[in-house]
Amino acid sequence: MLSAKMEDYLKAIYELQRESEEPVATSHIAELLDVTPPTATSMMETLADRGLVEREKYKGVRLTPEGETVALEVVRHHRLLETYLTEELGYDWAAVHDEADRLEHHISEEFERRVAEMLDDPTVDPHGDPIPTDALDPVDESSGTTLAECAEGDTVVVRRVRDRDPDELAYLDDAGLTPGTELVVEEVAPIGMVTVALADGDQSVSVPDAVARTIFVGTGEEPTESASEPA
Amino acid sequence: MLSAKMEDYLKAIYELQRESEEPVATSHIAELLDVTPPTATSMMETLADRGLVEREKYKGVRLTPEGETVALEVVRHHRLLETYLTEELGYDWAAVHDEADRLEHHISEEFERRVAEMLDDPTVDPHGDPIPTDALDPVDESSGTTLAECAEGDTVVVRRVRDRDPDELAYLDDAGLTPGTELVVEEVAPIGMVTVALADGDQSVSVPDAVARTIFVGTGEEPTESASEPA
DNA sequence: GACCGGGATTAGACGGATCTAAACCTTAAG
DNA sequence: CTTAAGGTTTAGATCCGTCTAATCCCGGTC
Repeated sequence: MLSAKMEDYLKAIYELQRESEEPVATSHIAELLDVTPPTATSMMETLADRGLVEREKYKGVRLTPEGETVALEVVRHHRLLETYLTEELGYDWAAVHDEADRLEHHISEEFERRVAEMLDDPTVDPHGDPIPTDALDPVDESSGTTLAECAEGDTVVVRRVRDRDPDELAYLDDAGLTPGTELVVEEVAPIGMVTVALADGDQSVSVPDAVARTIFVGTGEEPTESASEPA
Repeated sequence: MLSAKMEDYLKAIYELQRESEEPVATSHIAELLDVTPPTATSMMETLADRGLVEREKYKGVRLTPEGETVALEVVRHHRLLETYLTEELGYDWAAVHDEADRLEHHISEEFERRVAEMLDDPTVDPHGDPIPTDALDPVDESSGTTLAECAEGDTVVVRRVRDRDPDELAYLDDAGLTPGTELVVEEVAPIGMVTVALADGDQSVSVPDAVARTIFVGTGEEPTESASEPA
């Protein structure tokens, strides 16, 4: 049986290996999970022994198909929980992450099923992250362009917010920069700041590049499904 | 910080020390938690060191007030979760126990608060067990008489079902022997069997003494609050 | 008042997850 | 080609929760 810790490591690798084909560095895993590198190394040995990751010493690891399936299951739990907590229990958009991080390891298949059913099989969570299907098919985690790449005058829709800092999320929520929001890029300042105007508000909001890089945007089509607007 | 395991032990002691003033035997704790006696002994040392139990070697343990508070918190989580799973997620009356047993250790205070609020601060869970208040005041866990003590002709109301076996619970649920049900004792057979007629049904049901001893009953007054009828 | 049976505890070990300190690759710079 | 830097792994230790085997206490029996 897989421990909650192992699931955490697999999820971390999943998060880190997106986009690039490169092996994931031990130190990045260690940093993400807030453990020391030797700890991560030893866990990588364990996971490799179990066939959940492919490991090349001194290089890093990649999830095997089995490892990816486990990661997808955990990610499905996490994103379903985030959606559930937001929609049914009235959690703040910004506050769901920690709760989901703990519960994701402890819910049964039945719980997962009932929650999914109650939410009508959502495909996206409140942050705009795609929710893996019940079949755990690989998910396209690439999200196109970010707000940091936009030019002045662009009109875009927020698709996904990958920031995880609760305070920053609370600020963005308050400002209205949540998935589904349409906005116009007003200014791209050379000091590393982007200012946008909300299409359905009269406010304009400025965000530093670091945050703008976590906000993925698209054009009009393909609206964010399910996941109704957070309080 | 307290581990989930420690919480399990404290809850087990809580369950075992009800009624009697006697210290709780190591072997009983071990049996309830399905570990060997030495394991329980060593955990009792740990808990005693932390001031959560009072221990007398070769005699057993009792919860200290601090230990009882922790136990009550866990019990509150457990019973709130059972109620929530039944009422909001459509779980079967019989199936909630295992899920609650895992989740009880991993929900935040905020989760507890929101669930309690959503359920309108229930005072009893679906099995008729009292839910400790938010203030964690000691709870009266004594439940009066059981069906096994009734005489033929008695008319009683089911108050609480302390059976925990999912199959048995499912059967009782199906038969209608759930908290709130009014019934008449038809026969007390000398072979260790009680037969009752459901007041609002046309069926009569027989249960062996072992099960009858887990079904607590009362007379008309003081109806089971909250916890609407399970599906 | 000695003995015996049964439950309780001690002794010793193990696997999981973590740490620090030391040794080790890899790589890029000189 | 040599070497220094930086990340990676090995070595060795700790703590938790658990086990088995052996020893120990307690209460009742003769």
